[in-house]
Amino acid sequence: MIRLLLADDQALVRGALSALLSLESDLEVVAEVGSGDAVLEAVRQHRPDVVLMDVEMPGLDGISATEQVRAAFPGTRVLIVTTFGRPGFLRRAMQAGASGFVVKDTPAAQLADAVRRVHEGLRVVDPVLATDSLVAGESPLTPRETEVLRAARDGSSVAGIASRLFLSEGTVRNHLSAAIGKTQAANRAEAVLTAESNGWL
Amino acid sequence: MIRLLLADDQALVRGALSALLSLESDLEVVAEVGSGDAVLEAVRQHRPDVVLMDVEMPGLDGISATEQVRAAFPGTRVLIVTTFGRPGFLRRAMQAGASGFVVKDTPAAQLADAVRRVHEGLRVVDPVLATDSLVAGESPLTPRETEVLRAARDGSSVAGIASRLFLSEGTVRNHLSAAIGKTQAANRAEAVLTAESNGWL
DNA sequence: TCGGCGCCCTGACAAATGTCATCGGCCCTT
DNA sequence: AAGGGCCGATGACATTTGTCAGGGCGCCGA
Repeated sequence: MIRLLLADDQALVRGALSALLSLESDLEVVAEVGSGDAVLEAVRQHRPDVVLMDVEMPGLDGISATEQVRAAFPGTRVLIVTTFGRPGFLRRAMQAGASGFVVKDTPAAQLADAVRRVHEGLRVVDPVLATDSLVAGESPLTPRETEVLRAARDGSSVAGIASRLFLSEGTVRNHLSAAIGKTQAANRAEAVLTAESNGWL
Repeated sequence: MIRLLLADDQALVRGALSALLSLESDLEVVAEVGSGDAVLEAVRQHRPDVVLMDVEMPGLDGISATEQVRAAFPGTRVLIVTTFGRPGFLRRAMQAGASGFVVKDTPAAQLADAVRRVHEGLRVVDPVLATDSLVAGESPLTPRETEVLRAARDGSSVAGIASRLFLSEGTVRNHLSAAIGKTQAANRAEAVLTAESNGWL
């Protein structure tokens, strides 16, 4: 029996995945959690073999939760199951110690197999996404640029970003300008969009 | 037996929901589709009692697909199952003839009940969302303002929007200014965000 | 028929944004 | 020790954006 932990913020999806995987005779869902913060504790309690982890979750995100799990329980494998095929997500997930990465529009029949492969110690990666990741490459943004761009996501003005980050307005404009250049965007909004779609934020 | 059609672009979620609902002895998933365009034809072929419809789908969106179905097969009920609890979505869904509206973070156990209620002709609406919808109200934007704001989503400049919509730059700026005022935003980007989160785009 | 509203346009203005050159400080690698 | 990258800052500049006051057109309901 392969013991599974499901981490996904959408209760309906969580329950549905549980139903789907429980159909397999060699799989057993031993716990479900709805936030990244709860993952580590659940792993401690239930000792699953494989964690199915969503990336976008309230509290701790799936990548960070993966790091936690891998640090505390190296024997536990993590299979990322996410909506968005952001190239940067894949890269960061693998660096965080994930064993597999599956997007939510893969056929349902393949999920159980992915779980089994991961459990055997193999790596499972969406081939399309893997090439995308190579094309998009690593984030060209410096940490500070990333931070400023992230702060610009909600449509804040330069002044707002500056005060939130305790920076001068000029500095914020410089970082934004650099980010715009590196993302080959024409303005802040475009830069945010392309950075986001590459998983750089 | 209640016959079901699932419409959701994410194959994994579709399959998982199918597994979940098939556990109920009185429910039967007779077909699945992954795009809005395919819904009507699938209804014609399989004559389901209830359609579980996602809102965000490639091609035709769930709301429009709901309209189509209701127009062609008035006896078929539609239950919207969506990720985002945008107030505007609820309003438009009900106007399009949906019988119910459920967000994906409701407990899995309630889904089957929602399906049964809808099948009986009752309306099923998330109570939290219903009040939100009342608070947010209908979109204050005129059709043209909506269109311009929608065109601004990708970070285009005024010039870009103007040329795409065959308008003068001044007109675009005026529409944007009006939209910014009505959404009580400080900014084009903010206006886009609040309009989006209210389901006005 | 008149007023109101949406739509499109113009022109003008203030404010915000994006770019560039330049500086100093820090840390790291060579 | 020297260069290079990142960070923070300044000042100046052109461009874009947002606002406001107008004007004209067409449609619709009172």
